[in-house]
Amino acid sequence: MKRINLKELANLLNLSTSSVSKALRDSHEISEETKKKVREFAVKHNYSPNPYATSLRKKKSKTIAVILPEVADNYFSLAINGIQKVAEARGYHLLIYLSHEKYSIEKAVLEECSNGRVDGVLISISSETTDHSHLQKLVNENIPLVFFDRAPEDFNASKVITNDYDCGYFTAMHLIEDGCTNPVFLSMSSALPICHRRAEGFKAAVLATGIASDPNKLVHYCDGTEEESMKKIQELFESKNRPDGVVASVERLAIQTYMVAQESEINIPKEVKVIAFSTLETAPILNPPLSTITQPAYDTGTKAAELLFQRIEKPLQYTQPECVVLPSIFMERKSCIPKSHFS
Amino acid sequence: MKRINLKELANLLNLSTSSVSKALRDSHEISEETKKKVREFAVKHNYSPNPYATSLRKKKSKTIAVILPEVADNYFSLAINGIQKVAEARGYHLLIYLSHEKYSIEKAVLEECSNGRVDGVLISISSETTDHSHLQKLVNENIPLVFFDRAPEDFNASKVITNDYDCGYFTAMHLIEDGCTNPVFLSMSSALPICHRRAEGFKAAVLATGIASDPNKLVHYCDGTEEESMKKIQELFESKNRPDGVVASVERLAIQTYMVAQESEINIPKEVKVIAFSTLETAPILNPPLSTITQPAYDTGTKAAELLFQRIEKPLQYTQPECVVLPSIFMERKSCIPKSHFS
DNA sequence: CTGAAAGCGCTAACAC
DNA sequence: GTGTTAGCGCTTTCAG
Repeated sequence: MKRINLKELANLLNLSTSSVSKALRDSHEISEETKKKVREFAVKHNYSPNPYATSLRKKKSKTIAVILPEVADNYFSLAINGIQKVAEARGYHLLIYLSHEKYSIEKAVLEECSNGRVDGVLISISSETTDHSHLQKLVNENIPLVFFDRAPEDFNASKVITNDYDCGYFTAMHLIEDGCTNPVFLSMSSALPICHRRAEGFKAAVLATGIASDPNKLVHYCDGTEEESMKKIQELFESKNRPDGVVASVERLAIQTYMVAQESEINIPKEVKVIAFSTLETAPILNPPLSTITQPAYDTGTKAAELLFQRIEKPLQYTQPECVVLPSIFMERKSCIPKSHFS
Repeated sequence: MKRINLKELANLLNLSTSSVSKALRDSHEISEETKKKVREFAVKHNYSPNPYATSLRKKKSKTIAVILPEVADNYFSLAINGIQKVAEARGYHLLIYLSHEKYSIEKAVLEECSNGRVDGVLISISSETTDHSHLQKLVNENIPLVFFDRAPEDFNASKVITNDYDCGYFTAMHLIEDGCTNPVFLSMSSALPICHRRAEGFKAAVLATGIASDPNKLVHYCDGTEEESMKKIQELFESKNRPDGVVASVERLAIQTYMVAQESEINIPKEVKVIAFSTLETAPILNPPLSTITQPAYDTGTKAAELLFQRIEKPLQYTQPECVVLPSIFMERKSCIPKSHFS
């Protein structure tokens, strides 16, 4: 069964292509009668316009790109859900790209986004990204760009983020109040702004209480492969001054911390208390239930998408970048209860 | 900064558009010298062809659609990863659509896929999908279609699935061997082929051992909203002949089973043993560690994508649909150990 | 080896 | 209220 196009449809109807085109888009120039006839005929012949011809003509693709470091993290799944909801409601299509935390891939993907393929870009930058020229290039091409969650510190574009510093501060305070004297922060990258801000908040809190023996050993970097990261945590847990509190900056590190603790038979929370930045759905049923700083992933996605569409659809109303901060919430569970509460 | 197009580029080079076009695509018709000149010039001016103009001309979009019920399930995240890897390697773009388990949405999305927007479709059908006319329509339009994981039983198209029946059979046998006398199967939909096959295998095993008091009460349907599903499981756990073994057919039901057990203070595995069809990364660190039938999600994604690209790129070699079965593997953990092993 | 011209399918000025 | 025409940016015969 071959697809019918506008010209063929017009011929069959004994009308011009432009009349049919207008009729299908409910133009006021066309009489109700012919509109009706055209619509019925189009449905009968299963006609729908070629989107790329339309895009070419209108210079609008009704498509946006979503660039993520990965999709395995629950956070990004939830964010995609939010983005997708907004996009679907507005009749936009979603092109998904994964940078796999690589700057080089991220850069290549952005090149692809600047040739008219998409009307806008939503991005959460890779952990390797420190240079921003590839992002600047997109902005120079006048393609709307909105960051969500992972945004560069010093880049002039709209973004939707969470209160990382405050939450980092909070986690340290909480661990200390629960009796920790040697808490550490597990970061996945010194370059990644979210980790950096969370770590800064954490450090500030620890230093404020004056319990730190060595301020340079508060933050540990678990970059590299999964295996390297696991090993790093393992070494930390086997070291002579093993931490009695751990803050995992991302979901993956939380899981790895639990894995290592289980293997090494280190009891959480008796020997090590844990708090994780995470949206893990299984947090309440882990062993023990994991205390989390739960980020508003879904809302971050919807908000970022809304900001983007606002810019795309009402470009004249856009004056300057907007920075929206959506707070995370602390969910206290057994992984960080104080000693006095042990049963 | 405005984007440059082919015509402008050609003018600047004092060449015709066709020569420049050919040069950029390394045609043998063009001399090495001019090719070099053109390429350098193109890079310098940051030229890249408008993909929609190319698509329109070539009637190829270098884009495929991936239609999923949801993205929150780990299985689909992993599958997307696999699909994305193959697509990226071949220079294809990925359009993602979520049906949210709704037949109506799935149908609408498929309409969108048959107007030239995509060169092929990968789909995992919704739990509501029983009618296949929308799928047939796509096939009639000659658009390559490959199912992964969730495929209709009786539809003539390529698919990549797992050994659901056998695994269902296995779970029942395993629970019974571990001492269960009243195992049940939690299905998310009677219509969904994967659940159906898993349930059929399960039932066959239970009936084979002759322990079933009421064969009609082996499978419980937890469809509807999250809350309804939770309530169903709760009622099951509070009923007078509470099951002593549960098989969760999908990730969500596994999590809910754990949630309910935790709330109701029902001990897993002492009071109820659990096995879940799931790719949950956190299975080993749940309380207790969850025994899983782990599906080859990533490989299913890559294989399905490969089948699709084979059809797209070598349509003449395609003779008939292929059905690939990738086996799942059983990961035994504490949620289903026999009584004799309790410590 | 290079260029002219047609046309992919559609929309939007502009005529009638 | 309907039709004619030009053209979005590119590729591809076909001529030279």
